[in-house]
Amino acid sequence: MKDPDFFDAGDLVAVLTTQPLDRTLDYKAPEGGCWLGAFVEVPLGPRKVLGVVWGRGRGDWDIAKVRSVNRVLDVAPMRSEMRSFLEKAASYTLTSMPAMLRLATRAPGLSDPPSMRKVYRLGEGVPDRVTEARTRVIEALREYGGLGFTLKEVSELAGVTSSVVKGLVKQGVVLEEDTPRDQPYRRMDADFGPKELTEDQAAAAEKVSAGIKDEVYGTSLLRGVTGSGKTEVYLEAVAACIEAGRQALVLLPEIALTAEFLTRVEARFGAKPAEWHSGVTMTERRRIWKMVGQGGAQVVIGARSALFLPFQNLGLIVVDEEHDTSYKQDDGVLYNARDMAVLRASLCGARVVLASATPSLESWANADAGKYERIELTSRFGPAVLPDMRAIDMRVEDLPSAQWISPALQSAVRSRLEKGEQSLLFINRRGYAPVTICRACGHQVGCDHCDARMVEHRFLKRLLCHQCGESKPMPEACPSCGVEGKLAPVGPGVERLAEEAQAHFPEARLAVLSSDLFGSARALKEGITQIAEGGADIIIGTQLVAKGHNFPLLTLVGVIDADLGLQGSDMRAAERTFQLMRQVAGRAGRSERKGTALMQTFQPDHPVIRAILSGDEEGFWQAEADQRRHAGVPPYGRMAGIILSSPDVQQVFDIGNQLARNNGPLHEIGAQVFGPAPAPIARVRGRHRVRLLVKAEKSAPIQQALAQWVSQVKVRGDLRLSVDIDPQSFY
DNA sequence: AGCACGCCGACT
DNA sequence: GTCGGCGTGCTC
Repeated sequence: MKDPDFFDAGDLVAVLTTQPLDRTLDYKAPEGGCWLGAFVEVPLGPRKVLGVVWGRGRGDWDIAKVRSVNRVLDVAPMRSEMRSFLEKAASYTLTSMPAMLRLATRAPGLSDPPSMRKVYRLGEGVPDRVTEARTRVIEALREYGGLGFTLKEVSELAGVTSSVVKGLVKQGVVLEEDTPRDQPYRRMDADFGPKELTEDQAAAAEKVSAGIKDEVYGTSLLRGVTGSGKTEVYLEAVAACIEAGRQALVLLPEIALTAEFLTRVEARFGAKPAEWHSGVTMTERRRIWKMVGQGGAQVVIGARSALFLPFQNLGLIVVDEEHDTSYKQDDGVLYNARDMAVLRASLCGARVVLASATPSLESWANADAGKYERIELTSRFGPAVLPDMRAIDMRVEDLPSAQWISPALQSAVRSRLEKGEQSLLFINRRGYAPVTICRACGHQVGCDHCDARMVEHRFLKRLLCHQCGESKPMPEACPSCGVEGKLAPVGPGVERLAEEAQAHFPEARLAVLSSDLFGSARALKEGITQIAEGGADIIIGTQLVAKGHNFPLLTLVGVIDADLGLQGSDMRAAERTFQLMRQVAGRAGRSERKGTALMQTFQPDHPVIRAILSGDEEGFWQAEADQRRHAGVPPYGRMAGIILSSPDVQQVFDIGNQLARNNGPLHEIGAQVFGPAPAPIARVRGRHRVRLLVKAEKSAPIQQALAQWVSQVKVRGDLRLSVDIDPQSFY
């Protein structure tokens, strides 16, 4: 019987291309036929484009005009589960299929034949004359040369010039061979460096590994306070994957964390995993993409986009720090990596581990509803205990203006200094001061391209826009009224806080930990290691420190402004503040010494602050959940945002209003439309942005309605429209 | 996404 | 007359 997944030469096939056409195109299968899912090169107009054989031809095109597939590419075909993953993800996020395919083919040179290189290994021949240099080459190859070396490697290893090696090749002593440039990753051994697990961890590890061998989908929400050993637990699931011959993917929210994590994985499994994020070279990207596709990579550590790699037998996806907001971002397609991980796993019988000390309310609710298995890690690994947490009531602290470290916090820092312990002062604002104001006219220096205010970075002697990255030298005179010497900083940033701390403690060694003060991920890692080893007495840090670095000497965390993030009408503000505070507080006392966390607040009675201090997490989630259920917002209702942008303000508001008036498709499913209103950042890089919000019941078919609704505006010229399903923040 | 096509204003 | 602006439409 004929294989329904194979097309003979000349058969009509439907090909999905990376070109933004909203349907597949028909082509004739090439000489030798092709498989369903095959990556192909097809002619499109005057060009050759990348495509995937998506199914049988539609047959609705003049057969005389149908062209033939140029060739089938030398890469593993796309599996059917990957095809349905892309289709489901596309219809969920309202993204075109070509855009999804582009996400799934983000590696260079896929159309090129496998790149080869010459390697050298020991042959059978005997040299005519034995010299010292020749002996060294032969010895080196005999000892290490099993897989073969490049010419450069051999000559360096033996300490000879390449001509010595070439001479040996001529005599057949050394063999010169062509091998593909993209080599498999080193095999990992599940039993290489096992960690001793506590009883708690062992039980969790067993649950988290369940189903991996049997290819059964399941999601676990792995909750554990900082230092409880979440990583050890999910590495056991990775081990189960390696053992079962399946592949594992670990997603991390921050590239800065991968270096530290890679070393841990290597210590556990004896080899470095593949590393996928925006910082890796093009060559490495291609190697990973191809190796993942043919099973030459067992474990991938990566950023969100690694979800779209062509895994052949994916058994596990770990989403570390699953609450992190950077999992939802726009990189061509707006998707939430946490949700897509669950979708992908459910299609290929893989396990998902969502790990966090402070889960997102969405995941908490899913676990509460029984959709996810809930795993708690309570006991801490080692002797460390949770920090002692207290509020500093800023209403009663006597603090001069332009100072932010209260006397109570100062004395706590001083006592750590005397004992030789570290303190961390946390403030979630980069730069010197968030606002620069003119004392003569009251003008606030803003960005020319956005509606954001410029932030002074004294270290760089410049003003920076945190929105678009625009920067300019610190002006002498006010750009509005021209008066000189009247520009003044308002409010604190890390740099200013460091200045204040240095004034209070002139003898202390200070370290400022802010993402913009390190040139590279490596520099950042080195900086962090040095600090962790005791290279500083006081650490001043932004959000960066809340992301899982270990500082054994740290015993005090001071949160400068615990109220930041509580204000505003962002419904996730409370949740985010709660998570951040718990994370930062978790920094203190990770090793033997007991830690203290002090939070400066003007609202010590606010429910969020109280929940953090009392440690009643369950109470906090329950209260938040009730509030959201009542308001009918996620995760108990559905929301979507529409962002219209254009250099023309009038145009965006006109189109926005037109959409708001003609809301028929949404009205039919009982959804409400709000707006148009200026988007949270109303202008970015000279483009005006307007937002509409749609709110519907949980069960409403919101995607179809949105697609129909949005299709009434013709997106042309400078106008852009994007749909954001499940927006992270809304006003 | 590219790229050709074509319809209108400014110039040699 | 003709060059070139970019809005519109097509690609199997």
